Amino acid sequence: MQPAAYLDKLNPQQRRAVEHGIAGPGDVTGGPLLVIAGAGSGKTNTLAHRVAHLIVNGADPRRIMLLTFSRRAAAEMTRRVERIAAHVLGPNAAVLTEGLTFAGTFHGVGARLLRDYAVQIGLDPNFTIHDREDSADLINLVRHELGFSRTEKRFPAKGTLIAIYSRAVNAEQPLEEVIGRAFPWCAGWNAELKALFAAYVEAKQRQNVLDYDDLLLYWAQMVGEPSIAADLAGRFDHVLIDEYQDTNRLQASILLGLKPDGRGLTVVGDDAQSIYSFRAATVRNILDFPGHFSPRADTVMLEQNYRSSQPILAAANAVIDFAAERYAKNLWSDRASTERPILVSVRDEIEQANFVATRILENREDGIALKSQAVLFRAAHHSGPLEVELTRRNIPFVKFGGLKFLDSAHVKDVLAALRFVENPRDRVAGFRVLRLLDGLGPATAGRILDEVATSDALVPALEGFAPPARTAQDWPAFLAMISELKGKAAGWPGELDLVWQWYEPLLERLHEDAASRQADLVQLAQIAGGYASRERFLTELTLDPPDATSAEAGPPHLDEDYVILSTIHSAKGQEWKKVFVLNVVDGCIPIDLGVGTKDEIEEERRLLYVAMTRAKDSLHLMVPQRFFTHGQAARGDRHVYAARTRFIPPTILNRFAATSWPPAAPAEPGQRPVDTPRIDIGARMRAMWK
DNA sequence: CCGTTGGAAGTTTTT
DNA sequence: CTTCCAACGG
Repeated sequence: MQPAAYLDKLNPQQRRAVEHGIAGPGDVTGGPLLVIAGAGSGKTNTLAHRVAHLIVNGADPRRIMLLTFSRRAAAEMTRRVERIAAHVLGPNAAVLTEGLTFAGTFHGVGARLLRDYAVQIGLDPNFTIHDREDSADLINLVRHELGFSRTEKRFPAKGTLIAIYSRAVNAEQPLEEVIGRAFPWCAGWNAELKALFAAYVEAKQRQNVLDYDDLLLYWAQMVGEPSIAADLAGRFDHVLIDEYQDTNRLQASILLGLKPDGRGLTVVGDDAQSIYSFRAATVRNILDFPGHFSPRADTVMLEQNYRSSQPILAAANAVIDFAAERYAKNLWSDRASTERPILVSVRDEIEQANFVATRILENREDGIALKSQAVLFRAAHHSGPLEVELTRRNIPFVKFGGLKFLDSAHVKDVLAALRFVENPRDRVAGFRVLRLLDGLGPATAGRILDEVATSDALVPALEGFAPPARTAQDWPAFLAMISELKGKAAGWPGELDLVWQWYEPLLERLHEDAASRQADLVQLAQIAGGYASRERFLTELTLDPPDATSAEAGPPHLDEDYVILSTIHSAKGQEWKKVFVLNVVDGCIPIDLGVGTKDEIEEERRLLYVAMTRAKDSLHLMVPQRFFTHGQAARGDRHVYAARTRFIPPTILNRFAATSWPPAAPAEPGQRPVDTPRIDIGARMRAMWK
């Protein structure tokens, strides 16, 4: 048998990363390793090879923890590991890689471990998990209870409150520091915020709910608790983390707690692509990683880019060269091309949409599938005009990032009913369901939930409650639905049908556009079928919500071709042949809200870098001369004149080609073409009404 | 105590 | 454009 033929395809640096600490069969637990993997340098492939190589050399897959940024990334990784391992191990490989059960996101793996250890740490294993909006709703409830909604000066809104709380937890920073650095406009509320967060934590515990941050926080606490830590750390010989540049201090604490001496620990990332500081991610994690250990962790740099053509890479490098602090590396590519990235000047966002749609169709005529083309943007709403244009031209697309269909009211209603049955102490879910009933407001809902909380059986508590007169009509159906769910006779996903039958009449009463909302619920039912139980469904859906919304109702068919629209954040780790980046202007990149501090600007620069390095063959950076802002109570909707992003200063313009669109009129400057036909537009408009 | 209504303020990126 | 809040009528 060739000992490791699959390693021959790797370049020397990749090979070093794969083989680090693996001396041979049975001897696989070397010291800590940091892999700095530049954009497009075969990072996923290298990590997958490393995992496969570990398994081939005798590591037990059940004792490998593989932490990725999204479940999609975890699935892709597992698939590749299996393929590589199959070359060496044959059919046994599938069995082995199925043992790779601790592959997933930090939050997903955390949730699994917490259910395993729940009893030991005083947690009811039936806990439900709050997503960001649920957390905000709960903190809002607490805010009202404490009377902070009636303060003389306006108290921060729920979204801000949960953001402050979350940042303090994830950055492991004291509240004062968080407010001072990241939320200076909330200074002066320190005492109130402290009281509020204390009450919020108590409320979560009473209700047996965990928020995203708790999944990490409890895990970190377990790792810090000697009696559990030994058992927990002893379960894993290898811990590998992808996208390490986007982890925060709390996550780093967990890792260092699991593997204090760094043996068996591998982290992979690229400091130049750190774009999640708003989630308290800190580039210091990756910059400081080697120094946490003695001797220091070994570092391997992957600098050959296999993705982008040389001119695209040169331009991206020029942009990131201005970055203040980073691991010096110089990405290179041997994919020669004469096509530089193109700066496209257009009049406004309408023309921008026009240009992009036109080019996408031309590309498709040249044989480039829609799926090989992507349009990237800074904020989800930037793609609005383009979505209109694509729809008008019947170009199918799928959008990643921004609002998820899970955030829509009707989907949340249905999920809340399920969650209420799963965990009757969950007040956010309970409130949501109860208030759907006619004549049942916050006060009554509160009283019902109090009653439910003090009794230990949900159905008897509800049956014992006399609903107000106006609610009498809705009450029996609600009660029947809840008891049937509790009875468990329906099974999964039959339970969802029960909720659906109950909810349908309400939907029509509550929403004008019931029909289009029903489509979402059909989709929800399809998703539900993929899970084994109500608990799995609720947990997985919260931790890994489906992230695409498409123009068509229902999930896109796999064989259908569609263009990708994505926020730059959601484009992480992906690549396309043709990439268009919208609104490459100051105010969008960097976004005008993000120009506060130097660090924020640096992050916006990295965002542009990430966007540019997604492109393999061609890259268009769109520069509308003006763009539209709406809202802004003071001024109303208006156009803002924009300038090319500050991240592409004149000194590096030679890395780009430039064009404007539509092509300039042939007329002499300052002179109107003489034979322009005269058109009486006014007459046409009058004629429209005749 | 519920539900509606009108005015006012806020709007990035996501597990 | 949307969400939040206070005020009011039933």
